[in-house]
Amino acid sequence: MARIDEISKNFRSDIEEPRIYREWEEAGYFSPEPNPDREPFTIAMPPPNITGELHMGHALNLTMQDVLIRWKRMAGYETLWVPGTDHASIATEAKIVDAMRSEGLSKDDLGREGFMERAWEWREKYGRRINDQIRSLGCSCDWQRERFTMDEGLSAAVTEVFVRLYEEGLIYRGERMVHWCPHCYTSLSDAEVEYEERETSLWEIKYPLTGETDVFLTVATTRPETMLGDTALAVHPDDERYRDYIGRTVTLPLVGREIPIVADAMVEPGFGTGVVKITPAHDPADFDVALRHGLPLVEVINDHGMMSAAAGEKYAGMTADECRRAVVADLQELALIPSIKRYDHNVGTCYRCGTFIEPRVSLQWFVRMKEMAAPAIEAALNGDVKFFPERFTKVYINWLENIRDWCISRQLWWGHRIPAWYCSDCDGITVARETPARCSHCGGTNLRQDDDSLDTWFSSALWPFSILGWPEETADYKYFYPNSMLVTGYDIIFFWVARMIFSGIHQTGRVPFHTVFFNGIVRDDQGRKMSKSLGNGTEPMEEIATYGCDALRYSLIAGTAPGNDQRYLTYHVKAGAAFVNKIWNAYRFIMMNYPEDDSVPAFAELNPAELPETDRWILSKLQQTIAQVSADLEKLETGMAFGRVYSFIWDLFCDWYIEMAKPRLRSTTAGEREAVLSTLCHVLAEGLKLLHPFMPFITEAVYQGLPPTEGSIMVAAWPQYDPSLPDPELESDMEVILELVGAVRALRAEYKVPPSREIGLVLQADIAATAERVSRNLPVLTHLAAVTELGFIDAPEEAPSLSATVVFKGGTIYVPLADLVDLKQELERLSKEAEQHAAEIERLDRQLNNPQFVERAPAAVVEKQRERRAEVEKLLAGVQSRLEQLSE
RNA sequence: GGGCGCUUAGCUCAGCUGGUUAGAGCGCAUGCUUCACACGCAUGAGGUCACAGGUUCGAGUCCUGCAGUGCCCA
Repeated sequence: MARIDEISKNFRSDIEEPRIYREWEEAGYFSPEPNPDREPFTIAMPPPNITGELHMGHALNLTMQDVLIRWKRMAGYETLWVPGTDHASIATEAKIVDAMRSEGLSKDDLGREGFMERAWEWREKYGRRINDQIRSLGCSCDWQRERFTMDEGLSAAVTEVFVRLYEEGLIYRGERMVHWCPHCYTSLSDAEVEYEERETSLWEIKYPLTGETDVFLTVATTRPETMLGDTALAVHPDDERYRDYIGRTVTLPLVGREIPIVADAMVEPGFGTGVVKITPAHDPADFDVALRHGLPLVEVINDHGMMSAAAGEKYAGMTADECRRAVVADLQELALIPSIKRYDHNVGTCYRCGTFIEPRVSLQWFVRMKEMAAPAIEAALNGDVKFFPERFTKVYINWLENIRDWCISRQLWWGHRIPAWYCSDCDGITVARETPARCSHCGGTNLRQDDDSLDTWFSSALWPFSILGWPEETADYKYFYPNSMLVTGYDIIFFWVARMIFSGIHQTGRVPFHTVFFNGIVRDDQGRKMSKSLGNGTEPMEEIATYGCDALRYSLIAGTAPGNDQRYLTYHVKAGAAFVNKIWNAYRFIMMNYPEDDSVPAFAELNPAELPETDRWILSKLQQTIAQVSADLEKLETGMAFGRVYSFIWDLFCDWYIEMAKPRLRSTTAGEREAVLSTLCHVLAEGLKLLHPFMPFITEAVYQGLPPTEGSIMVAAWPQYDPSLPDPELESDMEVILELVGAVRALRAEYKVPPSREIGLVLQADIAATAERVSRNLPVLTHLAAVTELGFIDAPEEAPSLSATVVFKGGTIYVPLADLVDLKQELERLSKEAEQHAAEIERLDRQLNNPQFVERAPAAVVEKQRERRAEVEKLLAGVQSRLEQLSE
């Protein structure tokens, strides 16, 4: 029994978790090999940005993936989980520029090359940090296949796709209206704009009709400063009020330009005055109107968000905001602003920096979307890609159905540079995989590469296959593609999920993954989204340092449903830590009792049929648990699967089985002690296997410490449900013992009998087998309920006169407590019980006397209610007879 | 304006295809230093499952409506 000296009283997660992780990684358990004899199971990790640290959302997302990967690995799949990081062009460049600014440096000071050098240094530093954090979370991903979106291979994939799409006519360069972030100084895609409700004003401006005095058309606008760039007014063609003005012109106030009045169906006659100003260079809808009517573009706001020369001498150089005030003041001076109203409207902001988006016409690269969206929609409709929870399918389809061309060029340096070269001799564009020596049009050599880089999401859209070596037909690609599953947050359906699906289908001819499993958002304790600016986030790394990784994972899995948002609450992590402690101490307990010699038989050598019924009971429960946990995992019901293991280990194994086993551990009968130890070890080891995907570290630590186990639990075989092992009849028989213990404990509480006081029990069993069973399990009763003496009677009349009585499933027990039981109290207690039974019988009768129920409900349900009625009837009869007896 | 969630014990949440006497964790009450664990054990209190209709032999679970609340899209 010396082993216990080596086992500390608590599990030291801070020391043990990193040690165990190192062992796994060094043993190579994370790295699969293509193996035709096994089925692959592949997940591509959503690559975290290299901008900073992992937040709680990452912790949840990574935990879910690890649960699935570990389970599949144990279940015999060749599992590959590819980790990696994303270069996050806008976000990272902004961070680097910020860091440079604190040194007084700008991008131009360093130049493109110097800047890229710095950026790569950043990637090294933060990439490594992120990886360490992923390790702290226990993730069993294959570090040998780690990828970064700007790796050579992945960059080659990006170029390949760009060139192919260009050659197919699906990528084009054109002058279009784009979202422009004046702060990040780049164009953005539609998905990268977030709309916020803002309180602003609605200004009405009067435009004098040319050639008339005192005839005006009045427009309503939220952006008066853009009037400097107006090139038309528009009215609805059917609007009687303005029909006569169509085709005439107004003179633009402050500018003096004569602009036409056009008719366009896009105008809502009911909004404002029914006349709208058209500023094609600064509004997407106006741009379309201008295209339809051949109107000129006047760009009055430049790419820094400042007024340009075209705005006129007076306003040029102002910020848009300053200009707004100036224009309004000037118009008021001319009495051209009849009203200003309060108004709420949606303004677009940059998803990275929050700056107001400036809609702007500029020359950018686009992906034509219609053609690629169609098969991606089809894949979701026909089930090639399935979403869990299913409701997100609609969100996905709806987005793709309304998609517009994707602006992919960014005015940034950090990213994949666009593989397009411009010829200064013929103005031709050469798009190529390698730097071209000559222009593909005129053969000239004066080529200059496009300065811009590609949207980060253009490269992450290729992630599921680019990480496997595509476009090369590598062994990994052939074996592991398509991925089995994608696990990610529902908040990036548009950015990422949809783009991966259409890119995968277009480039590889197959969907990139078969299942998309969405996880929710982790919120703070008040249900608010965690954010840096609010400072309400909880750092996963700090939680791990305090409570351990397993405890953190517990808090993210226990009691949650897939796809639902959840709150992060400290007491959940504490509950996780308590569970770890519980397991550790169950293990300590076994080891305290474990002999140093080899006298404990291997579990396989025991004959299950000869084991005591307590052992067969827990083995039967174990089988049930195996079946349920496996079924829940198949359905991706991770929270439920976890709940079942949890309750098996804590409630059934620790609270019941270990306690029931204790008497036998003190047995002096040859072999009894050893046999029960063998079962204890076996059941715990099996339970640990079921728990391992959720809480990898404590399970590994204990598994390795248990004498009969060998090797690492993470490569142990997932427990197989054996339909021959569960024994429902035995479980039901054992209920008698559990119920009896419970009844005695409750009586003790009721009558304030100290748990330590030993009591006797008189049993009147319904059948002889029950009496035998109780008798056989007297040591268990003694240990669990301090019952030291058992008497048996055949009829109620023989019952001890003054005693507490419990009628239970197997019969009636009498606890003679002459000094403690008060007759009146006992009568009250029994009457209350009788009432409850009677009420239930009434309820059951109502149901069973209903011919419709008996006729239409499934036979099994009816039978069940009948049995229940008979049982309650018996209980009631027992209680009533005792009541009568005591009343005499 | 359109779409999607959520509303179940004091708090945070489970409850998957309708069939229990509605569960868990935390909290609460009472008792227990029982030789694994007080990060523990035992016993117990606490819910007309937001509301109103409907379908059904039977509804927390399905349908319709309504209220509150949150998110997404326009």
